[in-house]
This record gives sequence, C-alpha cells and structure tokens, in this order.
Amino acid sequence: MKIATWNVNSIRSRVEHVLMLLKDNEVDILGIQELKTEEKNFPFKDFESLGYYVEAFGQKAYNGVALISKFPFESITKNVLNDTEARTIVGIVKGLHILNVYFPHGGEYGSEKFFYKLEFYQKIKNYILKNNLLDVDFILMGDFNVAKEPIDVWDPVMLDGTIGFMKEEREAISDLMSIGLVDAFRHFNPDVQEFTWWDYTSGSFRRNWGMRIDYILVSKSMLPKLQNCYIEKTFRKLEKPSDHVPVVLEISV
DNA sequence: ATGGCCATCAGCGATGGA
Repeated sequence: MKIATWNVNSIRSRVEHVLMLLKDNEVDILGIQELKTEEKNFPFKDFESLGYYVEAFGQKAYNGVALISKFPFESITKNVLNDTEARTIVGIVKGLHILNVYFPHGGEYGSEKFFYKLEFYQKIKNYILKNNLLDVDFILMGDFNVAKEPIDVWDPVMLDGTIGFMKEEREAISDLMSIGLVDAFRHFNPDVQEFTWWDYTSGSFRRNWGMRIDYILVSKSMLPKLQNCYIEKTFRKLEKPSDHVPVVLEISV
C-alpha cells in the first residue's frame, strides 16, 4: 500500500497533476495541503470517478487540507485543534490513523505568525499525546514548513535563521518528533540530501536550491510495516507545477 | 542584473507563500 503527502498549491490549478500521481504511482491514500478553496469548489468528482473517497476541509483563498483514499474512511475529524484556519484533518483508514497537517508558514522572526507557528507545533504534539496516537498505527504527514537538519537545505550557512530554518523552528519539529515519531524518508535514506520544495523564483529548481519541509512521520508500531519512502521529484518538472513535490511511503498491510 | 514566481480575490494591484 502507498501513502503520500503533497502540498499542491491550489487544488483547482493542480487536479490533473494529482490525478497523475494517484494513477502513475498507484497511491492508495493521499493527504494534500493548500487547497486554497472552500469545499463547495473542491473538484470531488474528478477523484470519485476514479473510485476514490474524498474528505476535504477548506476555506477561501488560503490553507485547506484533504484526504483522498481508495478505501473508505472509518472516521474523519476536521480541524482537530479548533483553529481559525483550515489546517488539519485526521482519518482512520484500514486501521491506520492518518493526521494530515498544513503547518503555518510563520513569516518573519518574532512576528505574530512566527509565534502562531511555534504554538501550532506545540498543539499538534499535545493532540497526539492526549489522544494516545503513539500507541496505535499512526501517521503524521504534511507540509511542516521547517527543514530539520543542515542536510535538509541546500545551503545551511546562508539559510541559517531564515524562514523554515530558524533555531526555534528546528527545535519545534525536533521536539515534536522526540515523543516517538520516525521520519520515514530519513529512516530509509540516512545520508541522502533530497528536497521537497524549491522557490518559484531565481531558477531555484534548476539550481537545486531546495529544502526538505514535507514529511511522513510514523509511530513506532509502524516500523515493521515500512518498505520504502521516496520523494517524487518529477512533478516539479511539469508545466505549471506546485512548488512542492509529493513524498510517498510504501507499507505492507 | 542591485534581476528573475505563482495563485487568489476582486476586479488588474495587493497579499501570502518559504
């Protein structure tokens, strides 16, 4: 079974690319972020006609998350943090608890958005602990908007202290992972430098000026089931791409 | 080149993204 995450940067602009990922990579369960639309404008039919179940939680213009699954949802909860922004959706599929999150961008150091981002990380951690999700087959995936280690950015010296690679942000994601979550990509690729996001400006993709800010984290009980985890970079080469690419996890069910 | 993008909403410029 394949489970994937992808920040699509507008679902209405990226439907064809998402359908391509589902078909070509045979993805069974997909979490997407940055829908940038309300549910009423979400292209449900494109996915349902392929046989997928879809649960979307959106808002106008910004944020928004969805889960797309070949298997029916045993349960769905939107907005687990009771936030004013549409950033979280959790579903149970085939006994797996899957929390799909669009973490805040955060803005400049010390800004209101910066503190919102750090608090958001704390709240996600508390939600996981409070609901005992470390004791079940649990997957936390999405756009974390933080690169954890120097290997996760193209120039750790130049980017030190910039958005997505500040000390406080890196401590926030480390703190979240320290409760017992394993970074699936890093589990299979301990020394590999690969990125999931490249800026649209400055020919960043061509120069490989990227960052790894999208993750699939799993609880310990998932470890025996993991088979592979890879970043599907090809989607950044398409016409009108998202600035992020999908991360795919293969597990045995 | 002290440069370079993209999507949205509202209504062609401002805002957010990372």
